[in-house]
Amino acid sequence: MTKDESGGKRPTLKDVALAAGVSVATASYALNDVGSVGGDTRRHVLEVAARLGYRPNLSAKAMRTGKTSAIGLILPDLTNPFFPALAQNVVHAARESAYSVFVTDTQGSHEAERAAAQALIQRGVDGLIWFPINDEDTLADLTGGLPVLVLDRDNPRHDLIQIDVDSGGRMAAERLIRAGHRRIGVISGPTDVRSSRQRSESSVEVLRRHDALAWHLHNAYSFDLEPAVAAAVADGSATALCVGADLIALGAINTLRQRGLRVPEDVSIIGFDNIPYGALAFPGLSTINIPVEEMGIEAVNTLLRRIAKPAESRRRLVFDVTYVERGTVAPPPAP
Amino acid sequence: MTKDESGGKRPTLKDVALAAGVSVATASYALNDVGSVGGDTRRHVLEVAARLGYRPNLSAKAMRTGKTSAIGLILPDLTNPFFPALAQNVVHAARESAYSVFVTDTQGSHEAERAAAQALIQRGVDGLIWFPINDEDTLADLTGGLPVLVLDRDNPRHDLIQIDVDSGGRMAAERLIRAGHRRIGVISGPTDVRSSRQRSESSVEVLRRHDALAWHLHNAYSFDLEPAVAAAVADGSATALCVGADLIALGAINTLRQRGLRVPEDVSIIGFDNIPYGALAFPGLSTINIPVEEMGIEAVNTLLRRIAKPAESRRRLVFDVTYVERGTVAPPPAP
DNA sequence: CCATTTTGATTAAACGTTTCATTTTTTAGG
DNA sequence: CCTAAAAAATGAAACGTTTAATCAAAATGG
Repeated sequence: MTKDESGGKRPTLKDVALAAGVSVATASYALNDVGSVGGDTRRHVLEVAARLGYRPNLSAKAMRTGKTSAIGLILPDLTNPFFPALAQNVVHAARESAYSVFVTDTQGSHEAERAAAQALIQRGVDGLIWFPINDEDTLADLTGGLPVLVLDRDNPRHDLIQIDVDSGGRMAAERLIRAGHRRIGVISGPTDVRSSRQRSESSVEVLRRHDALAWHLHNAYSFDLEPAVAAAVADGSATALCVGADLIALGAINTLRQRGLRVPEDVSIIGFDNIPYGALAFPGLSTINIPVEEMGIEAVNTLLRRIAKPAESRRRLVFDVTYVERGTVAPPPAP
Repeated sequence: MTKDESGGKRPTLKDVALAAGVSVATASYALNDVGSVGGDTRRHVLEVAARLGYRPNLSAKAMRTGKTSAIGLILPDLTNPFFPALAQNVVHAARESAYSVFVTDTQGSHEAERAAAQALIQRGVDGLIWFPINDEDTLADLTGGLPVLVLDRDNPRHDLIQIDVDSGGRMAAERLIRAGHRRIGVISGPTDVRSSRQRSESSVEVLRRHDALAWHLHNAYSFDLEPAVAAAVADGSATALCVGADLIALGAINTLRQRGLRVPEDVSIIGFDNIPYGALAFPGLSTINIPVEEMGIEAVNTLLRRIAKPAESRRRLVFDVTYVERGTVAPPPAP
């Protein structure tokens, strides 16, 4: 009457076949719903398998078929609050299709990134969802023919999921202009990332056109501002900031507050990413929202599709961003 | 001269053996550094393997040995900022030992938790690091004899890594008393989690002893306060809050600000967890720090040790917490 | 009712390792 | 030198699947 009829060990396909009085082959066929097996036997095998609590050994299956139904997710930095939401949705979407996800965090090191990819490939993952730390195309030679979906970066050989950063950068700049600002500073992420450059470039372009660009600086994706950036932020040279990442924007707010400046009364700020912290800050950070949930889901969908049909032509998905107004934008202070 | 000598396919152990002029058995022994193989042959095999770029097929190895050198990490909610740091350290520590990590996020659903565990077990993970959503012991019957390390929860059968929550709860309460508060509210997490109950109970005990307990309420682990909690927080019945989780504490700060109350001038707050947001809030959230990095590392260490020696006696590690003073504690406002 | 096709079930090989049992070679001892 | 023991190398089985190649039985058609 217990679920476990044999002596403690996990039942194997052979056990099922034996118990059902049938060959291993038919058992396999029945369980996988392929080949020609009679309706009665099929039902019987299924029933027996269920009774024994049979679960196929995925290692064995993997060796035979070459498919592990596992994918790898390579992220630059899990502690950057942008990524957990992505990871969460990837994991869930994958589970819907009975895939499991190896997650790695490369700490922004190319070294670690290479190692992670190697390890996952050796593990035999069926595909990779990869958010590279920058555009450097170290991937292609590693991955061989393995299906890879690249997130947010540019890459000539793989499926891509990107966001319409140009439009985001423009929205932010225009909103600040519309609020009346004429001395606007731009902080963007590292220069070796194209999507990061683009975010700021489109902002800069708009600001130039309105002759409203105070300065343009770069900062790592982090709360901590580099000294030069912190100085520029707080020296009054700009009445508004157009920042390429919420993380940096929150850092900027912090710096401003520490120097006794108020947001948004003295300085307005718009971020980018819409990380959860932003909503919680006081006042809430106005920012550009990236539909990270959908991106995660769509990432696994396109990856799985590619795994199924390796020959299909390359896909590139671009997601729209939206401006979300909260509390960090106001007119410039009266001079 | 290229790395790939054969026709595109990944080289197998047989290929290595062939190229080295030796049997597969010796090749295997040489590469795994076991059995008795001559120094010269060993070196030669290694050299050939390197030249061919041989990587063992882990699925095959897994099937033969029953070990996958993969572990599973089961977390309640990746978007709770407490967990990414943990996950990061688990992943890294695992990689040090050539283990990969399947990450799952159970969204606080027992259903999903069960499913995740099942899936991972079927995958043949060598062990599980499990942060259960509450104390309910649904695990044991699922996991069978599989090595499991339980985080922060109580569990009679598995290795445990916990934190000294009592002392944390006490520290927080005492700090507020010392600041002069006599009407202190306590907000703790869900009641079905022992560690959560404990956090608050030890606070409550201290406060009772000083006759300084205003009220004691519960809230989900989330930024959003339930109406009753929000009301209590803002109705002036307490001049200080002792909160069982930073997430909730930040939510409380938010609520207070929206009602026009200042932190810490009107209300002091101490959180618990030391999530990254806390440092960034303004003023910085005073809180109880949990050494989450060490916990992550120690979790994989103890798990791997258990995997190696299943019979060793059960281990229970308790980590100390520390109070970190930032800006949310001040004397109560003059009446 | 026999020849043919269709359906249902089976046998056995294969996937890439590890490892036991065995054989071959070398070394040591007398 | 011969024998015994130790060291090095090998053949083959096994792990749990899938699947191609067969085979047997049942259904079909003339």
